[in-house]
Amino acid sequence: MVRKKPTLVSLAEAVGVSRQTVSNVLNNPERVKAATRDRVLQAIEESGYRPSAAARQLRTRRSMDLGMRLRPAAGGISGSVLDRLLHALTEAAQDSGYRLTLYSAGDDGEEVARIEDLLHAADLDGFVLTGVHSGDPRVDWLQEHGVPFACFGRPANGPDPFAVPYPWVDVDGAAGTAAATRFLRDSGYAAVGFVGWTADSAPGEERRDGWRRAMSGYQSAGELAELQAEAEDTVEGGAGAARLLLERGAEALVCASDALALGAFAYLRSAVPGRIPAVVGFDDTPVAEAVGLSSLSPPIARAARQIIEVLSHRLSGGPEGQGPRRHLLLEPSLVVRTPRDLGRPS
Amino acid sequence: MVRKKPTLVSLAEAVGVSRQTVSNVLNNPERVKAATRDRVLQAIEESGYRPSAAARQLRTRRSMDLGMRLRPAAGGISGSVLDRLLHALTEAAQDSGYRLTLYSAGDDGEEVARIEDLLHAADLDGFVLTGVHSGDPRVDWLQEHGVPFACFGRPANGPDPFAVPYPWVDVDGAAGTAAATRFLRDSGYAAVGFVGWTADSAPGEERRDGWRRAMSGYQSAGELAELQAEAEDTVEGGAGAARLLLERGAEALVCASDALALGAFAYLRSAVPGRIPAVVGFDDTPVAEAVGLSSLSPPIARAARQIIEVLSHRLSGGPEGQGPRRHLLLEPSLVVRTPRDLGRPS
DNA sequence: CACCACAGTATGAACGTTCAAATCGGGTGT
DNA sequence: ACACCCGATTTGAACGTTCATACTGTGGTG
Repeated sequence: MVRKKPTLVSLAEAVGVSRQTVSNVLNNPERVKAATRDRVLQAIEESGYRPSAAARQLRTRRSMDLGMRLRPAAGGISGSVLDRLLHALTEAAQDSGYRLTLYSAGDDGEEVARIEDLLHAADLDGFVLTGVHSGDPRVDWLQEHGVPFACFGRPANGPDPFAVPYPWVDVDGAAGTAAATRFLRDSGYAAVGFVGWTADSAPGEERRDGWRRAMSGYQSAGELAELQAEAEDTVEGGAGAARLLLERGAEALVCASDALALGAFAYLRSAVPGRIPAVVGFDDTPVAEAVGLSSLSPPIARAARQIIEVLSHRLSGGPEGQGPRRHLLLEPSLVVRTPRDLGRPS
Repeated sequence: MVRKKPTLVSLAEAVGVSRQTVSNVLNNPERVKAATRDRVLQAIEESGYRPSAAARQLRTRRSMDLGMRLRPAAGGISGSVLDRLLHALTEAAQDSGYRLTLYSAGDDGEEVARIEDLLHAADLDGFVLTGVHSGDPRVDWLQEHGVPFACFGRPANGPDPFAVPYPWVDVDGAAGTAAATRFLRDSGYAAVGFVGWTADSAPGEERRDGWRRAMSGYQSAGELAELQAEAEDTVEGGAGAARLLLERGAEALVCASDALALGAFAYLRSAVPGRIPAVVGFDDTPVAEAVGLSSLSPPIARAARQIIEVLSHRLSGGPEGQGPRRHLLLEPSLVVRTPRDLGRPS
């Protein structure tokens, strides 16, 4: 039974040194003589002492705490990517001695207000931003106020993402779809089609480009135009697009999302009873795993580690020039699955 | 441009009162005269003052911060329930002035260590526990040390959950499956079957019981035994069970999870081409929405609010007798969907 | 032998808040 | 007129840490 929380002072007089020496053992071990250090360390061990984050924070104005907004209703089939990022970030942050604090906000403006709050009240050290777009008020505010942050996702709709001064990590959609396309071709399908989104988004365009590039050596531009379709990001959208592309001669499909892929998959299964549909989705959501759908898995854990590394380097005042790369594009890996056999009518 | 962070003292001399008066305006408004209060409030407004959480925490030993473990890889199709809880908790906590801090841990023992850490170092005020079972080391430790906590999910495998002294909120699985069963019967299906899990878990048993109870008036015990099947919690498991139950005469199915339901759904669709399968899943995961599968939606937002309420009441030293209920069982709501038409072979 | 450099350790002050107790002005009751 | 009380406000101290500085003693140097 612990009687009282030990503090620097109580520890110090127990060992017979001053509080500053104990503090140094923790923060600047090289300054203290080895013998003293060992005695102090042992006392720390025995007493189960933990430095008070509040006191430390009050003095240093640093909280070792990072903030991240939790998007309202991640919703849909693909929202889970952000949830997975959250998991990975929690672990990565913890490993680096940081904690992760969540907040919610309705829109970007609200988020700025919330960030300002947390910065003033809780001294958060940095922030992780998602869904950054060009002209984003959050980026402007954070830059202007010199607050460290890192983004998951390149800034969309702007000029060259590699030119921006702030750090980001992103998934290379083009590399993903290109890899999937090559895989399908290597598996013997000559006419690989692509199912994309109607709404033109940066990730969407990019994913299409990857497919187009991988196919361009084998098909004419005209043929390629025939081999792609656009649909809303739903299961039935995918099914509709699959029907269209099947009529046009597509033998296998790369899709911009798992939702589309699921629809395409289900349609092909019923349309071509004999054969196992060759479909690849994107994001490797739980559904893909459940159904046995091949998909492109974004390296979330790696991305999270990078984000923490960048922030951590910046926060510990690392040299400007060195440190982890400011802009990192990660290739998703293709997860190949054999579709589950759901049985046939008896 | 803000020159310097305002503090109690700087504000106080700006207004011409003492720091304690400003503090009282914030914490005990009734102690200060209305006129003074207004002047202070205005100054606070203008300066954008925010009390320093660190200083407050140092003095009061309260952080207004709640902890929750993020399960390693929620994985599978149903992991999302905890993610949704996290979202809802973040909002509920924020509304009550609390913040949410995440941590990860490999197992319950590790979590205890982590909790001890956070308690000593960061003065977390309370914790949200998930997946509590009888003889849970976390519960023992927290109770012994008088740390406030609330559980999502009843303690499983123990005696009467309503007898435990600590608070929990849970989803009434039986009520859910019973409602789904009644709905299917009211829709004209006489023989409603049930697909459960092989592994016997408390929630699994409960969900089965709800179905059994709802059916018991219409079928003999023997017939009921024929109308249920057990399978692993996968899509193909659901498909296999559906085939079995279809042979035995089931006309509609209530399933213990969305994964099972998805399998059953897919099987029935291909086995009985003409008709739209009547299947209900559980947990209303994103897949269910994507595919257009009816499912039982757990009232996550309500649960989150309850958890925060209970903790908040306990933390603000509310009267022991009163306050929100310690044990709350919430009924899921049935979300009825019309399955998407994925098209037929042309 | 006096002086200086230096490693190692100790001391005072400050971070911004709240608790506990003290102070200040008016009324009121006798 | 005096003691008394009460609402409103102020003052001193403390929470546990780190920064900046001051203090030791030891050994080398002129």
